[in-house]
Amino acid sequence: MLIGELSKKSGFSRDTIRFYEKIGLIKLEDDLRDRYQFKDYSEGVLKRLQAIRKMKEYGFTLQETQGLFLLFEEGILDPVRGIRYVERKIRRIEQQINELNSMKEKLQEIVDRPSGEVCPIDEVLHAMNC
Amino acid sequence: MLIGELSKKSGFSRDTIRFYEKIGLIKLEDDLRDRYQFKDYSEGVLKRLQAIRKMKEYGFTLQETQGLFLLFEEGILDPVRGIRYVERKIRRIEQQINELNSMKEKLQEIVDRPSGEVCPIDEVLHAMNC
DNA sequence: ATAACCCCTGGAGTATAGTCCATCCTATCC
DNA sequence: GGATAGGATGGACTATACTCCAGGGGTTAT
Repeated sequence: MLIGELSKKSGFSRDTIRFYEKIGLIKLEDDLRDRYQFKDYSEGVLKRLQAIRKMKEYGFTLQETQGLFLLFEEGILDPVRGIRYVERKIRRIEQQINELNSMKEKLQEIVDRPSGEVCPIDEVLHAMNC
Repeated sequence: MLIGELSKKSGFSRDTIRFYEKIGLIKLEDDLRDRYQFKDYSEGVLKRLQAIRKMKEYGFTLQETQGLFLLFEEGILDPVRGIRYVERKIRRIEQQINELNSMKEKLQEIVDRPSGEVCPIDEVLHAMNC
C-alpha cells in the first residue's frame, strides 16, 4: 500500500512514518518501487506501526521500542527476559511517579498553609522577599 | 562575585549560569565589568539562582519560572493569584501521575498474567506473532 | 618563561519526537 | 492545458535544558 493508506490505517502522519523509516524503526523489506517510483508498504509494516503505537501507550520511548524489536528479531526475547524487561520499565515509571508525588506534596503544602499577608509561593521565592 | 564563586555557591555550572543569562532568567543589573572585564554578580543574582533551584525541585520549567518571576517583579503576584498558579501546577502534575499510573497498570497486567509458553510482551508485540 | 588557572564570546552539539517546507514528479479530472 | 491530489527527497525548525568547544584574553606561581 502507499504511504497515504498506511497513514490512515496506522494513525501516524506521513511525516512521522517517514521519520520512523529514517531512524530505522520501520523498514521496507524490498525497496523495489512500483512502476510509479512510489514506496509500497506491506501489511507487516502496518503491524509494526500498530505495535509502536502500543509501545508508546505503555510509555516506551522509540529507542526502547527499537531495542525490543531487535531482541525480538534476533529471537533473544524469551518469556523470562521479556518479563524482566517490563519489570525494569515498571520500576522506572514508579521512580517518575515518586518524583512527581514529592513535587505535588511540596506544592500542596504551599497551598494548604494558612496564609495571612504572606505570599503563597513564599517558599519558592523566599529568597526574594516575596 | 565572579562566575566561579557564583557557580560554587549556587551549585549551577558556569555554562548553566551563562545559559540562564542568555535566556534572560537572570540579569546583571549593571553590566559594568570590573577592571578585568569580568562580570560581577550580585547577591541578588545568587538568591535568584537559589529560587530557580527551588522552582526546579517543585517541577516548574524554566519558562514557567521566568513567567512567575515576571509577575513577581511587576507586583501582580498577590496571594490569590499565587495560590491559583500553584493549584494549576498541581493539577498538571496529577495528570502526569495519572498517565504514568495507567502505563504502570497496563505493564503490571503483562507481568502478572500467568504465562506458559506465551511471550510476556505479547500484548505489546501481539501483532508480530511473538 | 611557562604552566596552571580564571575569565570572555559565539556557536555547535546532545536527546526526544516529530513537523514543516521547498522543490520536484506523476496521474487523473474537467 | 491547468487544477487537484497523490507521491518523493533533503534539510530546516520546534521545544527543553543544557553542555562543550574554539579562540581569545589576563593573573599568579614556580
